[in-house]
Amino acid sequence: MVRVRFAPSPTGYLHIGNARTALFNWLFARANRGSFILRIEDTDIERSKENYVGSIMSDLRWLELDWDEGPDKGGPFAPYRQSERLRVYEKFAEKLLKEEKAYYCYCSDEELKMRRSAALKAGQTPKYDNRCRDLQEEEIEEFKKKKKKPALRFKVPDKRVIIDDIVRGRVEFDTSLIGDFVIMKSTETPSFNFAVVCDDITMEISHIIRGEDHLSNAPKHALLFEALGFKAPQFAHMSLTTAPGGDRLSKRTGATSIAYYRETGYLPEAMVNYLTLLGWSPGDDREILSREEIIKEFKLERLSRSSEALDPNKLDWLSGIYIRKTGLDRLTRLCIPYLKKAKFIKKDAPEADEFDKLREMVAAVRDHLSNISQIKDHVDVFFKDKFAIKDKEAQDILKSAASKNVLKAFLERVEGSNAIDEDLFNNLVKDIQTKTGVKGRLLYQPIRIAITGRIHGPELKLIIPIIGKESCVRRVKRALNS
RNA sequence: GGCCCCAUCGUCUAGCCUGGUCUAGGACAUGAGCUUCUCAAGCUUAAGGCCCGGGUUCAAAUCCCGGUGGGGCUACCA
Repeated sequence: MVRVRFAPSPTGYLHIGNARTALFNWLFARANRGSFILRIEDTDIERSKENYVGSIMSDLRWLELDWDEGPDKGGPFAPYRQSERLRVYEKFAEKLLKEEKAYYCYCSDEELKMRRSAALKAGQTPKYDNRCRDLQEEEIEEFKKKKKKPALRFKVPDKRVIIDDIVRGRVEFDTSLIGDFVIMKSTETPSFNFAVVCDDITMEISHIIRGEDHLSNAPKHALLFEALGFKAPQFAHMSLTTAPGGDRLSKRTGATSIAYYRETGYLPEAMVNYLTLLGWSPGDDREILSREEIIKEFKLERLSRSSEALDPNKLDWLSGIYIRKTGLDRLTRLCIPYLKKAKFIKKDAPEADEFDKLREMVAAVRDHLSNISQIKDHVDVFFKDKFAIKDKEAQDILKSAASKNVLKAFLERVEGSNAIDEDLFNNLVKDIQTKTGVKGRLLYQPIRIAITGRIHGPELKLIIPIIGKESCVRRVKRALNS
């Protein structure tokens, strides 16, 4: 039975790297009919914040990475927050202590820090010197009198640890390089390395899929699994994702958080597709893959071993494809918040005919979008009747005699007709052509500029029917009089 | 510093395990062209890469060794 977990610490927003870890865990679970578990690693009380728990969960939901067990929905191994699992860690700690696989350490923070920097200065590997491992009774009594709160350290056995990693292959570590590490802090909370192992044991995790930054921790974990009498799960350490320049992903820079992409209006399915392509490929040339296809093809063995940089260009490309592919109704609904924010519309839920009109607008400009927030930059021509033509080239074009003739002919035809639709517009263009002898760009451009104020934009036959007869007349008159 | 991981176009990758079919394939971005208005989209096309040095072999992107570069870890952070 495959059981995997995503275990974020709520110390910040979900960023791209973590989202990718969650995604690959989820994919592996779904591909193997296993369970995907969400566990909150909040033992660092200082840095953990409740609102981050909420934002991480809502980002996961947005990406549609549903979990089978988690803090909000419970499950057979509840609770799923480390802060609520202290009893578990205490029990395992007691066990190790009783079996003399762990011991109390009375060294203070300052002492540890001093020894550390001294070792560093002397060019030696800084590691705990295990000095409390064989403390005499009297010494312990002495410390107790001083009321020093001890930390519990794990006795690291001297051996070679072999990690058989699904993506890295066989990796060997020599434990002589690892000092006895803390498993329970003097605050009586578990260290990260200990909590992870206790939880993975009790939650019966079968595969640990996480970032490569944990590869060096893996031997510690393997040692703990063994000491506690359990077989370690399968490890799969995935390569790390970097920011576009190759720099480390920071929780501080905005463009790396899932929330940023959500707010900017990337479609979740585009995001999932893009993230999947980061360090994974189906083995052929396919790049546009549905969730179902990805699940079908997903193999941990195909994860790339080298780290990968985020490429905003490629995301935009993919995102544009999904925007063009999605249903117009859905796309329009998704555009509404942005249109409202830009004050083009007033209501969150427009009436049917307003919605229909919006849908036409969206249809006219959707080819231009690589994310939904960009909608506001393309629809202003539909809403703004009055505008100043600032572009010098556009001004010059309007000034020419040919342009004026075109516009006059256009005005005449429009005023004499009913509402303009696409067919009418096409006929109208033909008429102007025969009447004025102007054709091609010389004909279209003045109309475009008069009506939109710009030299570029979507096809006129699409936008003019949306703008409507009345507004077109006003706009052209204004252009002729300027 | 020590330990560990990684190394194919600018970027994401296929190929590597099981050497030959690789004069290294695809995608994004870039340049050019096409598309009876422009832009966008779409289509066509060009340029661009096996980190370096040894070795093994008839043959190496692929196997081995060394170097270089990048990254991670080295906490009573997670």
